[in-house]
Amino acid sequence: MDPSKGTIGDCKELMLSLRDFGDIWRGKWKIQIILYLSINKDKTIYFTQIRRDIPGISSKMLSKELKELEINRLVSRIVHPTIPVKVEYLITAHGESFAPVAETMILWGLQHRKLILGIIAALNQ
Amino acid sequence: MDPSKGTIGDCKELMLSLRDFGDIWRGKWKIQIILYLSINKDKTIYFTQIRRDIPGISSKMLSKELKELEINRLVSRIVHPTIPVKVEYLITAHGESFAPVAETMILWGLQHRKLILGIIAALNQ
DNA sequence: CCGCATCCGCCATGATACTG
DNA sequence: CAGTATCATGGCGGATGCGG
Repeated sequence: MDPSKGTIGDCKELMLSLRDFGDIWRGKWKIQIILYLSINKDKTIYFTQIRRDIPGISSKMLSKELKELEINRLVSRIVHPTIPVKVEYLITAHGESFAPVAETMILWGLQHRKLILGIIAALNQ
Repeated sequence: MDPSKGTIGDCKELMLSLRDFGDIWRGKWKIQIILYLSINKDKTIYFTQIRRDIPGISSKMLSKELKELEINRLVSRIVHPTIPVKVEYLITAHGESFAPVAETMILWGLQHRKLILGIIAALNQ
């Protein structure tokens, strides 16, 4: 975190990493999905179950997001050849490594909410 | 992190926090801007300087993002009545509280990059 | 220098319906 | 059940130009 080089605004490396991070996790759904699978990693979770438990997500989005998460080795898929077919989704070890990051986000979000609500309360009084 | 309630997929609270978090930080730029101001908090930073140091951002976007960050009390503005006017941007204490979150993101991003590059290398050999 | 206005393309997301 | 196909749309974000 030290801009040791001469000019202002070096630390491009950090900015680039952040950009990479953003590219992977952009969009409304992926982080919620990973958190969900992370929390329920001891259960057997099928496609429709996820869709039911993440309010507002459509089949299309869920399918797309899961595909991208799989490409990034964050979840894995197991097809059960029953009739009709069922597809199980699991979080990978690598996917689980994201849980602490999500936790940091959540804690910050709560703290932020408290601060903003405090400001609003002060304004209204 | 424990789904103690009966059904699968409780922990709605966590998901909601995550959604709030996403709403605040949506888009390509805000996190980069906060990190930039956080790193350079000991320097005097004007609008144009930020635009120069965050590659690719336009005036419009920078202006819009800064406004939203200001509303959320993450940055503050000081207008210097010179001719022409200069506007200084500072990170707030609350804004600084985001630095650890950004750091977590960066570290995870680096680890992820390594893992993916490893997989690609294995495939090509 | 700072930032707003305008125009515009494109992509993410949503709604709905449909297959194996 | 697990998606895919199609269409619609709103907002993100880029380009350019203007005004204080």
